[in-house]
Amino acid sequence: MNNDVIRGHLDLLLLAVVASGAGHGYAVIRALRERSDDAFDLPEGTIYPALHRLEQQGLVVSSWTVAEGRRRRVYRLSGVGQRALVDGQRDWRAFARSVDAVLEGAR
Amino acid sequence: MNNDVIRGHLDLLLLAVVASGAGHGYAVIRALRERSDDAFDLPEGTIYPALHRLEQQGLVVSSWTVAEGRRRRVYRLSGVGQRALVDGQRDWRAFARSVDAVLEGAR
DNA sequence: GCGCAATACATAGGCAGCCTATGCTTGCGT
DNA sequence: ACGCAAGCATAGGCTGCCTATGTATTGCGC
Repeated sequence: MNNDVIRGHLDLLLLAVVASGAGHGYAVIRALRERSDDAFDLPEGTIYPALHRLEQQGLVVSSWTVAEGRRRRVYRLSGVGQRALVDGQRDWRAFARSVDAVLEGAR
Repeated sequence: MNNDVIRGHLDLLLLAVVASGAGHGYAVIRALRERSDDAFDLPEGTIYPALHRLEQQGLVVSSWTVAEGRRRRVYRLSGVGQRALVDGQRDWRAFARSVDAVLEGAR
């Protein structure tokens, strides 16, 4: 089902996942898939650049770690990112309400 | 607030508005703005190409009319468009539920 | 009478962002 | 040995929304 309906909402989803301690990129992909009940099964080519974008914007910070012999780039929310998450959740609710309002008129 | 969060959802919104008898393009813009309480205030350069896309896909059909001295291209849903609207509403609900599920884990 | 805003349509061009494809390394199971 | 999952990364393309611009008509204010 995932096409580009997610466009513009991905950053918020990533912030939410990182906020609850998902850590590194691959885990973010898994968490996103599991929490959405397989609705958001996003490829690495989507997630990694998105995380880099978030870091460039200062919403997340990353550091290298090694776990189970594998290097991992672990992300966590910055203060700015926390605020962005709260704002994003508010904006999402407003957006969803607006869409619902338009759709309701249809039937 | 309108950025590209609407990306991928615009077609559904247009189908919904046309379904409830909005008619021509300019009226669609107004209806969208009013029903969403000013959240969706989209420029003509967004709406007209979108309506043309929908027509090319066979979801709407158009015809020229003249009202109040002005020419108007009036749109109405096709049978395929009706089904697309129903499907789109279902998909939207699933999408919104998925986003909510991911966001809930965050707090 | 004139200018300006709103109504109404249309299209070209730009840009952002998600996806596809590809490549690399390491660890584990068989 | 071999394959596959885990893990990271980037280049390139495509799609679709927005900006800017153009046309024409009606109606209002001055």
